[in-house]
Amino acid sequence: MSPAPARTSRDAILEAARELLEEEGLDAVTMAAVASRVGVRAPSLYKHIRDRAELVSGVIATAAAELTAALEHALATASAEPAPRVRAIASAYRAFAHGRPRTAALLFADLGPELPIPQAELARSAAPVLEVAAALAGEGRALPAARALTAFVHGFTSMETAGAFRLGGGVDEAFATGVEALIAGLGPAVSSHPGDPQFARPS
Amino acid sequence: MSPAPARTSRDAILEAARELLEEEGLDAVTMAAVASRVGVRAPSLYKHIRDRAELVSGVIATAAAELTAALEHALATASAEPAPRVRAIASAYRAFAHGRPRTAALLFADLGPELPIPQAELARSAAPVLEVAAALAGEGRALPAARALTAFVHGFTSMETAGAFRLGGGVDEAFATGVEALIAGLGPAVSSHPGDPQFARPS
DNA sequence: ACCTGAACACCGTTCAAGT
DNA sequence: ACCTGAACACCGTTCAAGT
Repeated sequence: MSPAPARTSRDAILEAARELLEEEGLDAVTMAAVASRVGVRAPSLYKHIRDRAELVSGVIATAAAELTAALEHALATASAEPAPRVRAIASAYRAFAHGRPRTAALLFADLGPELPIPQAELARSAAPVLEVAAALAGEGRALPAARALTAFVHGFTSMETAGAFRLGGGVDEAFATGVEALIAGLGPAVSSHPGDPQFARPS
Repeated sequence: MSPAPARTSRDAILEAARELLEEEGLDAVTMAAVASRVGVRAPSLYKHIRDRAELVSGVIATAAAELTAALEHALATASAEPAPRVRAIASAYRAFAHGRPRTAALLFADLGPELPIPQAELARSAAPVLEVAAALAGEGRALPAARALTAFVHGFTSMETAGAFRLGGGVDEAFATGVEALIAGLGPAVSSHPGDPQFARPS
């Protein structure tokens, strides 16, 4: 009996936006298209979200939270040695990216001055990566090792989504090659080569 | 005395679009803003380019050609051993990305169904990477090694542009860590670990 | 308290009319 | 042969009016 009960919700709106993003790309995520999916008109969306930038940003933040859960789950079911844990987290990220390719590609994208990436959520996703990186490379080198791992996995899956691997050959093999090379090269057993520009630099 | 000599050109239009992209982001690359930069009205642009998608695509293709030249130049002035050549090409890509961060981020981006990445130009950029990858990992493993290197360097610079590295610490150090790990891990001297899912698979 | 149609500024694109 | 204003469909956003 209140004047007008909500006919939709912020969560429903974010979910509709995510579906449109995956099905047709970011340009298809218009206010009218999202509104239509949730059964209202475009102006009604502004009772639940500030503007389109906040809508897209919310989709990315939600995805980052889901990614964090997926990475943590992968680690919870992995063995205790560093190398299998790195493989587990890399595979979990790639599986996540395959399930939501366009959303995943936006996780670290520069979408213009009006759309900063959601720092807080991504920082939480970084935690499990830092954990395996510390186990692999040692606490003192955890941060650069985590950054290298994240850069490779994000770069690889982005390129995969963009359709960049067209020279034939096995894409799975290329992913494994990169992951194994990083495991071998970041691990403390394989030391730096002569003339290596790396220095001990605690975070 | 011809009816109407061209007051602008496709090259000038692409250059104006590139400047706008770098200065204000992709959303600022409107037909009116580009036209204003080259001194005409928006409808005139359609005498030189098909539509906005082809305009953005042309900016990316031009950048890919410049990237190819930068990578080839870096290799031409690098020493003959594989490791310094990998460092040279990785540094050259990163320097290119620093000079044109937003353009570089689009090189492997999924910009929607209407905007495919320019395959031909990017294939030429891949050639020098394949060359150093073959020198490092051997001809038989050149393709996956090149993909791993490209994924890392592209992923790292994209994250850098997006402002993803906010946990402190040295970003240069993280880049060097990844490059050196890949050199060590992809090189034939450091063999695969036990249980490694890599197989000999010629391209 | 939320939803809506109408309105506004803006955007990509087309086209007839100019030169 | 290229450039232009006018026009169209579309988009994000605001707001007064409904319930």
